[in-house]
Amino acid sequence: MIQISKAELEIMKVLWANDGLGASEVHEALAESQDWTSRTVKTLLSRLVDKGALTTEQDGRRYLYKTALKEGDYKTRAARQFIDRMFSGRAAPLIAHLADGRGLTDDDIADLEKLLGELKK
Amino acid sequence: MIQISKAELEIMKVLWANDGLGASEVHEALAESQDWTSRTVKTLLSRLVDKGALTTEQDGRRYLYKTALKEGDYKTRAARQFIDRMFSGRAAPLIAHLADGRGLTDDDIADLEKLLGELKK
DNA sequence: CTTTTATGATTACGAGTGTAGTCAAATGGT
DNA sequence: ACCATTTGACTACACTCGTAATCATAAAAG
Repeated sequence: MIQISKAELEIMKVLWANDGLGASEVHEALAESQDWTSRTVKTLLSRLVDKGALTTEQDGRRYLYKTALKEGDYKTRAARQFIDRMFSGRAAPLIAHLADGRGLTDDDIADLEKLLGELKK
Repeated sequence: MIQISKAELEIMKVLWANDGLGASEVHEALAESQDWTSRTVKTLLSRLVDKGALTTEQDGRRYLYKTALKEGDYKTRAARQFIDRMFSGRAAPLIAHLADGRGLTDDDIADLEKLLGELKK
């Protein structure tokens, strides 16, 4: 079960959006959201390769990083883990909590309704 | 923003269910689910007091531990944080992911429907 | 009263994380 | 041909976490 830390997740997001970048391109993609040096980005990339979340492909002098862990798989697993830990595995209490904290917009509620309509089919 | 680790959360759960216990009672309450020594439990309790999630109240030679951080507040915040980090703040994609991974039972779907009905009012 | 036990305080220690520095090889500009 | 830059490999270091051990003290038990 590959565990991905908060900082590592930011790297994964970049590569899920645009797979097969070099280290400096990843760094650049994060320039606005994260104030990391290129070394930090490279450390995180290496750790993700070690963990098996990324693979590398030689491209001349550098590597291209490609996602081995797929976004949907990871997010589904993470959501499940979170709900198990926090809400004993039930999704409804989670939504109820969000609603309480005004964490649900009208748009969210509309989206959820639509989704439930499809799920019932 | 009080951060609570996985092991610490188990302690909080015990005290949310039954506030104001002594260290050995917390240890006992966890005996079945966690294979921790009483020292480990006491370390976790101390850390939670340091973080401000618990307060202590002298009871003779020992402390009674009481929750300062309320369950609903914490869970609402944790849910919000998780969804922000993972799903850019939208709840619907989270539910969609759970559905994909067959993480939603029919009961869950029924619960959600009921909840949405109430939210729309 | 003395020995055991429960309790809180303090300390420990390895793994994981955030954040980077150093080093060496390869490449590109001049 | 040489120097600056890029890149990956290796190393660093403080902080959190999981998991506990040690120590001092107070209380309970004999």
